[in-house]
Order: sequence, then structure tokens, then C-alpha cells
Amino acid sequence: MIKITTWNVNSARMRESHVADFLTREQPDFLLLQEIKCEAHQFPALGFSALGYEAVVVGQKSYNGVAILHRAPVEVTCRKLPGLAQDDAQARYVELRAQGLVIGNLYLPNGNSGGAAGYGYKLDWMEKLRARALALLDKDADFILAGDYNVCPQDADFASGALNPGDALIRPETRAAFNALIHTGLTEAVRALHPRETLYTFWDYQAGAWDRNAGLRIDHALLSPRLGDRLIATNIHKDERAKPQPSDHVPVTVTLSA
DNA sequence: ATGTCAACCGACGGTTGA
Repeated sequence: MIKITTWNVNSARMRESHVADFLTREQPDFLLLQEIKCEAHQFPALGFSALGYEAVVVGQKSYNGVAILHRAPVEVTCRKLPGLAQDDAQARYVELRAQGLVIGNLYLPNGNSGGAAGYGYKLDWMEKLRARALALLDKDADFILAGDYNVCPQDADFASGALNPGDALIRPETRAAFNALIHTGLTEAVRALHPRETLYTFWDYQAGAWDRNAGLRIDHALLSPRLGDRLIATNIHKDERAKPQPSDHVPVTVTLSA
């Protein structure tokens, strides 16, 4: 079995003990982190190596930043999403090859800031991600693209009142781009196994969202066809949100058969 | 709309992004 977890930690330094506890308890083979909010040299790698995990870090000052914690040898294949502008400095993608899989960790742009240009950047990013999926399909790779997609795919994926009607997470163009990605032939792991449950992965810090269960389901794992056939279980670790000083996102784990 | 949080800059509080 292979256990892969994605978790937007909203600062790796603030959440170091949460991540260490999670590694100790859950023992994932790969932990995909988003919004580490630091540069690579600031990443708290030492505490994780003490638990047997090495880190591949694509960092940036203050914002964004992604990392993959792993226990087995890996080969890094990308440190940015192919197709983006050469001078694009946003640290939102890292991809590696390990145990016969290609694992892409992504932090998709939110799209609510920066006006039309900010939203356009999100849509462009989604198009490039689809192109990456097609390239991996052309290579007949077994791959998973997981992370904070900043997309609620369906109305059932957010609590009523948790988002404004025009929010970039639910705009029709956003959903169309997400569906276009799925329609390359990928399996959205959580819905494949839990098609009708009300499930959220994020609760805003504001306005008592956790207490009111005003959540969103925006953290996803998409699987290539053969990996879809190997999907055994998914787990949304909701208990993490009730802990002291939590991230606003909780971990989502995908278990694949060996 | 928000009852929040984290990081930065520049000197403890305002700004930005989520």
C-alpha cells in the first residue's frame, strides 16, 4: 500500500509540531504540503528528518511555497508547473518520481485577489495543469496530482453562505476548467469513494466557520487511470481542525494498493 | 459582511493575502 497525504498547513514553521505529530501517527509515504510560507532554507526540515522523512522544498518568501516529505528515494521532475512564464516566481508546484509513481503537489491560485488579472492567472494555471496531465498521460505514467485546488467542484462542496456567489472558487469558468482536467480521464479520489457525503477540507478562521461547520471542499487528489483502479481509501482528517492553533485546512489522505 | 491568522516591514502597528 502507498499512503499519500495532501495538507495546506498555512505556514510550515507555525505548524511544525502538528506536522510532526501527523507523521508519527499516520506514517504516510508522502506528505504533500502547501502554503509553507517560507524559503527553502527556513523550512523546518530537521524535525522531520528525525522522524525519517526527507523534504523536497520549493519555497518563496512570505507566500505560497510547496514541499513533499518522503521516506524512500525520489527523483525531482519539476520545480514549477511546465508552461508558465519563465519569470513566474510563485512557488506553487513540485513534482517527483518515486515508487513507480509521478507525484505532483500543487497550490492552485485562489483567484479572488488582483482583479481580472488575478483571476486570469488562476484560469491560465489550470490550463497549464491540464496540459501537464495530458503530457503525463501521453507518457503512460501512473500519476497523482494532489493539493489545494482552490476549487469547489459542485454546490455540495461548500456550506450555504460560506462563499459569495461570484467567488473565484465556484465561478462557472473555474468549474469548467476543473472538469476539463477531470475529463482527460482522471479520477477524483474522494468523490470516487464517497459520492454523496457532505465533506469539507477547509474552514475559514473567520466568522466562526468551524463552529458553524461553514466549510469548503477544496483540497483534492486526482488519479491517473491505473491509479484510479488501485484506489482503496480516502480519509479527511477533520480532527486536525479542532486542535489548538490549527491550519484552516485539514489533511486528506489517499491510500493506493501496492 | 465577517467574529482570524501569518508574514513582512520597520520599529508595535498597519498592510497584504487567504
